[in-house]
Amino acid sequence: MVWEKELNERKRTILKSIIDDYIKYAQPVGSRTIARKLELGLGSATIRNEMADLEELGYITQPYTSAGRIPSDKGYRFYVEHLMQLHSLAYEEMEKIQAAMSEQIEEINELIKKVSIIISNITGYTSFVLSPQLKKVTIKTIRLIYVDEKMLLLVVVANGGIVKDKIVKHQSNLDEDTVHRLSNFLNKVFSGKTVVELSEQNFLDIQLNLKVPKEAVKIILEAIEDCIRKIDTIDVYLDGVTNILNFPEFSDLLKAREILELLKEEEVVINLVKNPPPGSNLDYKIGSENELNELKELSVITTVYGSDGKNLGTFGVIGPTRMAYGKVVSSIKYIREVLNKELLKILGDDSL
Amino acid sequence: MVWEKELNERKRTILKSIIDDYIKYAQPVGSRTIARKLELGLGSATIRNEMADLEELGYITQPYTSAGRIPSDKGYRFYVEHLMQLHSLAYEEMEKIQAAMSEQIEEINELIKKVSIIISNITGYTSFVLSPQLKKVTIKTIRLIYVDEKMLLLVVVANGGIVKDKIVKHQSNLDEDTVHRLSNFLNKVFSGKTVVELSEQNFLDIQLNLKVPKEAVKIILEAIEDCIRKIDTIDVYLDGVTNILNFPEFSDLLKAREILELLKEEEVVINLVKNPPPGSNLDYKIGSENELNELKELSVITTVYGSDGKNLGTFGVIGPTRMAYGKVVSSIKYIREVLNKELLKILGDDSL
DNA sequence: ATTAGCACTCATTACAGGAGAGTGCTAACA
DNA sequence: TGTTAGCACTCTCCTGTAATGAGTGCTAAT
Repeated sequence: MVWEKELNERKRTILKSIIDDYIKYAQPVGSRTIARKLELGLGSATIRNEMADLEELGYITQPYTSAGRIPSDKGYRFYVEHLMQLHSLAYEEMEKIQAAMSEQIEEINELIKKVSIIISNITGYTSFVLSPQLKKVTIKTIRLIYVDEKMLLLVVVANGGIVKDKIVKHQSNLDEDTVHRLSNFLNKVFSGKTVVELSEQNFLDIQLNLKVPKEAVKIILEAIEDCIRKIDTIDVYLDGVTNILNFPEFSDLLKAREILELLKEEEVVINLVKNPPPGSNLDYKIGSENELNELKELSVITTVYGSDGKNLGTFGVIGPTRMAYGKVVSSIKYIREVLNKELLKILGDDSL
Repeated sequence: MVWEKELNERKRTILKSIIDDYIKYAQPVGSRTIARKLELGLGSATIRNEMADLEELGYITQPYTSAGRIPSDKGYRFYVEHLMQLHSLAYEEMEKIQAAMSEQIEEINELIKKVSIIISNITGYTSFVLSPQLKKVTIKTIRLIYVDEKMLLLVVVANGGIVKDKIVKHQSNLDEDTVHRLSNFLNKVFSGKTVVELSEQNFLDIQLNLKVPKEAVKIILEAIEDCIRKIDTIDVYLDGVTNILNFPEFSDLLKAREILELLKEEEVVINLVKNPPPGSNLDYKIGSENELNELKELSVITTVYGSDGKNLGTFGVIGPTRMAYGKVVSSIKYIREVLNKELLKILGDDSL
């Protein structure tokens, strides 16, 4: 670890104390408070001098002359990188997480949804989970099911147990047998394929080999494409959005509403997570480090999940910059651990 | 229409004027305002006398001595039943509705989702749409698809183009051929059936006829049951929840948060709609008429949708009691009309 | 290097007074 | 009898002022 020359041990202790206090009470914290709390045998005046230094260095600010200090974004950054303490979760919390995630582990998206609920539950902030985006969608099975003569059901099963289906309506009066043959053919052609190439070749093959009307083939291929696109799409699960309203920094209704509106957009959430710095698997975006103006007073903590080192997706927490970083990080780490184990159970060695 | 003896024409006019004004400005309205606005050649003192009567009758109240009047829930009820004017929608609004709902009409749930968005968009309040709850689920097709020797995909297609699928994991190492036979058998047994009876008989039949291990049969039947339950479950689509934050009556953050939390619960929304009075297809729950305490300051307008008189589901609007009832009702009526037409297109004569 | 002491700053609170909106009542009027 | 002008009264809201108090920065003493 690089020793930050500009902050000696005492300044660090004081900075940590200020931030801890501010996280807890959301009130500017003054020199007396710190002096009393730290029990270093230092008077408030000394602390005041140190605080003046910390302010000059940009770690804390004063909302107005002669108020206490509040941490700046730079202060928070230093805090998460050098100062914060991780507390291990309470036994009941671990229990809760385990319990919630191990029941009914059938579908991967169910699990992910649960994760988002449990995170917001444990942390009290807003949580988000992005479903796996498969680097390469491999089709395991593709099937057409005859419903009636103008309607088919297309089912695509991809790796990772992901299933998408789609009703296909057509005008070609296909009979049950034709559909069956078509289904087998498509399955043979596409299964195991990584990137689906809807080449003219395939197109013609189908028509020639199976004597299926052009119209139907076109619609079916489009449907397949559509399903694959859906499989490839990242799903966003949010929970605890209204928790934002709990924090005094968002008592401004308009501001709060703006944020809530914004978080509804899946794109926004997906973009929150972009450009994770390499090296660490935990990413912090603190206040002004966020790109969107509306989010400059929020912090986002993100991590990646996935069994044995494979990056499947991301999840994290959104809260005020004055977030209980220590608590959140410990929770995230623990939940990630459990999630990864569960995923391994569901997916097995199914390479994604 | 029953002529309410207790309110003569003039009182009605005044009441309507008060409510219209209050809906617009959310401010207690005084006698002078009304006198000026109505242009009946009446002085404010006369209006004052009438207002005193209206207050005594319970249609309006005073927030405090010598403030203007605000409508009571009873006032609003009289308003929606006798006074409010329906304005026909602006041409652009009708365009917008048509456009939004006629593109991409493949899946019924897609359509419903769009409806909820368009309602909140047009009205500026919170909208909800409940998906059809089928009185009787008829299975059109049931199919098992072989994925690998420990995994099947169950697909159930019900009437109304509703599809549910479920990955079924088992330990019985079924081969592709067995699955295929099983699939055909199940399809024969179940398709067309209204209520699926998972009788012992069926259970034994399958085992005897197809020599499939007991374990697998049990799991598969459970999965079928599960799919049918899912088909039968009402989906709730909400949109524009944060619109609630726009109204001054919910500037109290705690109250607002409470409501937002509440609306997240699907059950709550489903219960909003219970007990629609027979006769009309438009149902109003105004303020205190709602059962839940947290919703006593909200009004809920609900209607049913469904092609040719068949009640498929409900949708509606949630807003402050001071809702623009006229505007909302006209919007709801128009949207219902369009929705019903679209549903007819999608469902055809498929009897639900 | 530390700190006690002190003057100073600024948000917050409380309080008082005035303006304004609106009422209820009464007496006069058509 | 219904309507209305006039007036006293009520209550909120706004404004200004003063007091409070938390906290600072600086200086001089330790």
